[in-house]
Amino acid sequence: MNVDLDKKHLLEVDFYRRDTAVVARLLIGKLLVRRLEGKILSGIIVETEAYYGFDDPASHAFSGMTKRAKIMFGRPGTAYVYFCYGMYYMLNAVTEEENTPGAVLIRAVQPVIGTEEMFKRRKTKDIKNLASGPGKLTSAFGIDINDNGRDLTDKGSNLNIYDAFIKTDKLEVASSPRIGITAGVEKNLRFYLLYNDYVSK
DNA sequence: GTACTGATACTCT
DNA sequence: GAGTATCAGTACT
Repeated sequence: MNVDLDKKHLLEVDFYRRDTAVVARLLIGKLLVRRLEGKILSGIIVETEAYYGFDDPASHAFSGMTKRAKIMFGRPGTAYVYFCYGMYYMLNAVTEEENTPGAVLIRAVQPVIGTEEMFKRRKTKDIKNLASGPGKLTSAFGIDINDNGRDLTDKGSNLNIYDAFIKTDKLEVASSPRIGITAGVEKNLRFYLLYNDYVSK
């Protein structure tokens, strides 16, 4: 699959500066682009989750502006990367106005460009297993804590989200309760592309 | 095919 | 010191 990144548009701050669930829904079908050691890795976002703040017990920002959650209060369009379960990094995009906490967890992408590099980073031969989960995704894309606070809207940073010009309103996006959490399960804040093999289980 | 377990280190109380 | 926005491997059916 050939994709010319020059023809794509970088998502701007205004895209992220609104309700977190709206951003989560609209990020489905967008293109995550990673520049790494001169190589380009890219994938279509097929699964996201929305995390709010004080009224969302599953959110890191629920207990206020702690050291870790501080970035969720920051500028929209910033990458929030954090470490979990002793081994895995998670990639989020900060949403809402500054000083309003919110972030979208990017849970899974469908690999498009640089799959060879991703296979090297992941110990699997199955392309469906390359980035079909938040921990797998960051591993395949070489994302770690150094990417925390990166500006996703800046062309100069090596981590961006582009508009892939896929008609997102035509996509069949389903919602469900969020995964892997114990509190706040009742809301359908997980969004994913229906019938897509690269969504996590 | 599904179910259960252990690995592992960081953040917050 | 406890809990965690997970994954891969093993042990089942």
